[in-house]
Amino acid sequence: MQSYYVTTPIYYVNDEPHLGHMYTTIAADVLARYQRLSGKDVFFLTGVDEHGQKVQQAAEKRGIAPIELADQVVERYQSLWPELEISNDDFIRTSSPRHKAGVQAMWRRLENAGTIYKGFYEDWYCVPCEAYWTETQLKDADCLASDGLETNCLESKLCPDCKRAVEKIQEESYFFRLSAFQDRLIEHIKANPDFIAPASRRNEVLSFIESGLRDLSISRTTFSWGVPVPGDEKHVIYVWIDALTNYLSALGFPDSDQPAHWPADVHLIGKDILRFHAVYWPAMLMAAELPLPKRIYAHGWWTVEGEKMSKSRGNALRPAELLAQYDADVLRYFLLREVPFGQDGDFSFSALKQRYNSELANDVGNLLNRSLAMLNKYRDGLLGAVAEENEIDRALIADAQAMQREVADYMDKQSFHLVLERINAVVRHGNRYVEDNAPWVLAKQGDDARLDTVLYHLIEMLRLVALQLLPFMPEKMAAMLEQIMNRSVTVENCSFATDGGWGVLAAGHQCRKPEPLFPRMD
RNA sequence: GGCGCUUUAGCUCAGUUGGUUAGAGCAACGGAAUCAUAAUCCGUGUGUCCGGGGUUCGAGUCCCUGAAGCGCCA
Repeated sequence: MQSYYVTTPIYYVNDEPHLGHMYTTIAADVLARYQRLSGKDVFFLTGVDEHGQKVQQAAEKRGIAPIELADQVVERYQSLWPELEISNDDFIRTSSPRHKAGVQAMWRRLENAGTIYKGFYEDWYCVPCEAYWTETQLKDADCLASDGLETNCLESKLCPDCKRAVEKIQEESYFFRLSAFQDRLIEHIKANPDFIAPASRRNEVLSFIESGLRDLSISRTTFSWGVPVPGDEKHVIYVWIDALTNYLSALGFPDSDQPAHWPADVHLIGKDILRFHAVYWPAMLMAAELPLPKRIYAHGWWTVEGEKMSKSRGNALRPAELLAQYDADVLRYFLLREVPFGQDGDFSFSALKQRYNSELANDVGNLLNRSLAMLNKYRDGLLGAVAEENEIDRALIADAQAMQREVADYMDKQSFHLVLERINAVVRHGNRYVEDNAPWVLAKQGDDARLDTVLYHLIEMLRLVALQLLPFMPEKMAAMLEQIMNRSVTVENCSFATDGGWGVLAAGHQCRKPEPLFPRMD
């Protein structure tokens, strides 16, 4: 069976789950569910990043151990995912023994490959961002001083990114010879156009690498909450070496030298962590002589009602509040439909309502409802035999089948909004088909043969639509399929191979009475 | 400051290697129909394709230049 491995980033436990985390995880879930339906051996991984100075300090502030803090936040993620119907196959915690073993094994591999050396590190460090800044970087960045005067970040000693205080650090450190991989990285990215998506991010990464890579400081001695360097335990392994290795440690690395499912088919990430995934991670893997992931996809950010989400504004959407108001399925649909994956987007309640009413309630929901209503009204819910297919019928079938193929292509490219747009086009075709055939006229005329044919095509088309939408809206589409199939439908008992063909429903099949799937929102 | 991207209908955007009357969805307006969650279907756009210059028989599509917005890097 063909493997399919999809990951989300591991989310940092210093942060509560918010819309951004939901978004990435839902996208990964849709891919995982789609590939399972396609018959692939799917492994879908998410998890949490627990280490680092920021977590250690936050825990100290509250007078608890870092692991206690982590436990609390991990719980928030682990309880949220089922509510959003996230079907991850594993959940990796960086504090777990299996992960630490993986990280230390990775370290040794890098060491054995001669890509690690000990040196001396002096730089400015921003604790909240876990970012290191050079003097030049600080000097060139504008920071507003507390008296309101313009100044640079070196003078004000502020982080150019978050504008919070940076501290000067000077420490013994191990370094990774990132610079040695510059040419190979460029070569790989150029030889594999799909490696980094979207294309704009690929260009950014290329120009970043081409501008010259510095060796990377990969150990710290200033805090202890992390994975110790093997053989030199006063050093803690840099959080990104630690975090990135989760994609392998969850697969059992290093116990299995060639972990099943590796390489990943796609790492979904936010655009903020592109460099770590598209530069550091591939370089590490090259050094460790492991295959590179096939694809890294950096998606965009959400604003809320046109405003940037931030803690200070207090406008971050709380998952619990959203779920109290909307079905998980509706949120999943909206997030992936509203904005092309890779671009920034705006979450607004009016846009959500509009999409819902027009695409889910009026188009799909009502088409299902009117089709089943007619089937029940005219034929007691029984599907009849297809008499003779005409041009109009064949066009509908062809469209549904083309839709299946095109959805597969779009899925391979993570073009979720195009997938949904394409499915919606078939739904519109279905509504047009109803008008063109006017089943109520056929019923009045007593043209049973034609009426049966029309209703059959409608129901069969709806079944294929529901199947394609199943990864996006698992509960709603299971309910839709149950109305059509008249039996309980779960993701486990469906597949494109057995259910994806036209004509699976037999004459004489009994459908249920319609129940509104997507009631209109006021 | 360097590199790159974007600028097309009221809104969000498609527009392949330059080629006949520039498209979609939503919104708006008019009509049809009544199976349906008053949902659906049909019809309706004289758009300076950001401005200016150029290449070409021909440019939204290529080149130069200007403006605005954005991203990455320094």
